[in-house]
Amino acid sequence: MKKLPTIEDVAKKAKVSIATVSRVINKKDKVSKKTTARIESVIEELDYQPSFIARGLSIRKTFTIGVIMEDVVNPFFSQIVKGIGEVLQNNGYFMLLTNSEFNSNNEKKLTQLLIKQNVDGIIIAPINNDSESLRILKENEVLFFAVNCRADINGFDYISTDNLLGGYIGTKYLIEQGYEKIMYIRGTDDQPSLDKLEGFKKAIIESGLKVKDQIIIGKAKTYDDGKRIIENFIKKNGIKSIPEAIFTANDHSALGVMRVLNDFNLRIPQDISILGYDDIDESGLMNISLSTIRQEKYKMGEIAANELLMKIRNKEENVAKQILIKPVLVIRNSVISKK
Amino acid sequence: MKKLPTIEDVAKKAKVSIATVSRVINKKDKVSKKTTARIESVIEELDYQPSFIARGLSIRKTFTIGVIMEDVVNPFFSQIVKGIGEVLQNNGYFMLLTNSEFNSNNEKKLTQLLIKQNVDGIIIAPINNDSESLRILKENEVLFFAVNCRADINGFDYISTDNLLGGYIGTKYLIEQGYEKIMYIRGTDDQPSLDKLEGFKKAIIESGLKVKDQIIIGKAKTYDDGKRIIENFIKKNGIKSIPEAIFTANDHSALGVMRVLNDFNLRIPQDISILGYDDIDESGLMNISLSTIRQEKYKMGEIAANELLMKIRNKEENVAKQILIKPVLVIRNSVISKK
DNA sequence: TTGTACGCGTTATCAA
DNA sequence: TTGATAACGCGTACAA
Repeated sequence: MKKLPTIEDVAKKAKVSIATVSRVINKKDKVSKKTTARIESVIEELDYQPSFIARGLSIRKTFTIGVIMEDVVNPFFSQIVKGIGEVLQNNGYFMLLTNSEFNSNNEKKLTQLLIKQNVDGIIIAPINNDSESLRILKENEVLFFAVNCRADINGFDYISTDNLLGGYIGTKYLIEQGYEKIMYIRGTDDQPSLDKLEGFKKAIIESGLKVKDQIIIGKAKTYDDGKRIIENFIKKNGIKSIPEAIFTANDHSALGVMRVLNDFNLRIPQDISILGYDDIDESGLMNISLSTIRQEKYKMGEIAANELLMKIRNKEENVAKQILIKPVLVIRNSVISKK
Repeated sequence: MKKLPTIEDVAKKAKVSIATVSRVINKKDKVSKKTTARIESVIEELDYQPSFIARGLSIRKTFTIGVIMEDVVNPFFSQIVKGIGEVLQNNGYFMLLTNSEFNSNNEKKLTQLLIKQNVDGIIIAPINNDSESLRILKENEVLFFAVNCRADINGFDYISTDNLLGGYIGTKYLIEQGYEKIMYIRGTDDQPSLDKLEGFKKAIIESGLKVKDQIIIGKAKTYDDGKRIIENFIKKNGIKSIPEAIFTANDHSALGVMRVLNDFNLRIPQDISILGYDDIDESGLMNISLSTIRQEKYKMGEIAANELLMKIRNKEENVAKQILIKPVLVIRNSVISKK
């Protein structure tokens, strides 16, 4: 690795002090036009680039934001990452991307590492609401913003889809299509999943149906989870005990379920209607495209990054900013009206 | 942001010099058990974490690797990123992830920024072989490793799929199934795409067929590209002029093509066989699952990261390491034998 | 075994 | 308008 020219090299060559060089770089104090020109030409000549980390040490800012995601490959999260990355890049910030792999221990270690790394702020998709990472961030007074996480109690900033509403409108939609018995394939125990389930129940009750008449199984997060869970259900209860409508807590599991149903020669939506959640890109691709509840993933990333940068810039201690985005029902062709 | 305790705080509280504290942290020189214990307890007590950037300035290492990808959301790249990220994380390195968005100008700026940021090395998926970024990296003697890029001439280290072979075996396979007229939907002008096309031509010629009898169109990179290109072709030449076999340079376009064929009531594979390239997760999901050429994306990321770390650690100037991974034909059910 | 003091590359404060 | 020089937080020769 070649040693990069330093501010001192520039200063020597331009026959000025490093202070003066620093001034022309930061365009703050006045430097005579003559010397400015001379210094600038030397900078050009040496292809001098000020070192960010040296500057960081001096002004206590690294222009780096740590990002902790649960799984980058998952399109849901990678869309969020893209939104974050674009905003940061456009604002001259770096993104230090890390992966918690849905593991709380990793998550904790990563937040500590990022703090050691002196990031200017952190965007985190927390595994759960009472995650220790969140506590550490609060304790160290690190500026952070949470994504895909709703926790009004703790009073930290977050952005998330209104998943209670999402679960609700999805279920309502199925009921309106004439279904009275629905299989709900639930997600894990994180707040978004719990909210969706809550929304499901709310819609059921509100429509005069009974929760106990519905089939709630899970917990599914991936394509394989979806496959496994529905396969087990069929093995245990027989293919006929699957109701005519299935609502899953995420598109990935829905795709897995569809695959199994297809193998059993059940047609979608003629035999069984299926509704997903998330609206990942893949849901709309195939011949049977998945109706689903859309989450604004990219937008969540964008907003999280923008809000965090605002916090960093205006140091004012403002009240907690808690943002819920309304989900939207996307009707494709995996659900058919029963009426 | 709370001010974190420094090594000096620890030193004062433990009534030793900062040098001694530094020693127990880095476990190098000998420190008496007594003082070691005392210092460690103070560290614990203050929850002291050495600042990476201060250390970085001192030892000229940031334990940070810059990564320049073309598009993080694209599953092909996000798998690579995951491979890279995991290796780096396990080795105590950070990943500074950036997105060139297939734009050479961005790419150039990003490499300069990463250099300014004093990264210890860079992993780049270059947009093309004679990219200026590559020149800059060479010039500044930055340690780097390229992914998804083959360029024997310039003599830099890279890992890529042997795409010439991939294009070849895919085409061979279709020919073996009895197809003599194949539509090849090509990728862009980057080296991988050119190699695939070369492989396609090689197989055609080797089989006694003629390249001019085949239909080569493109350039496709995305799902929408695939849709658009096949739609335009149909509009221009009529649906009947589509040959019975299509080979696409990537799975995304294949999915787009499949979607259009489906809308025209053409069945896959009964009416038209289709072969993809990449083997992204989505290809195997649906009822008609895509036969394809597999690229080891995750593995490429892993290897690139490992090799780069080796270069960083053993400073020896070793010869260029140029790695080609053999692609594998994955047979699912989108191609049918004509015989 | 421990401490002093310098260097890493900047910014910022004060004098000149 | 410019220049010394002290931070910033850490590692490390060298001295003690």
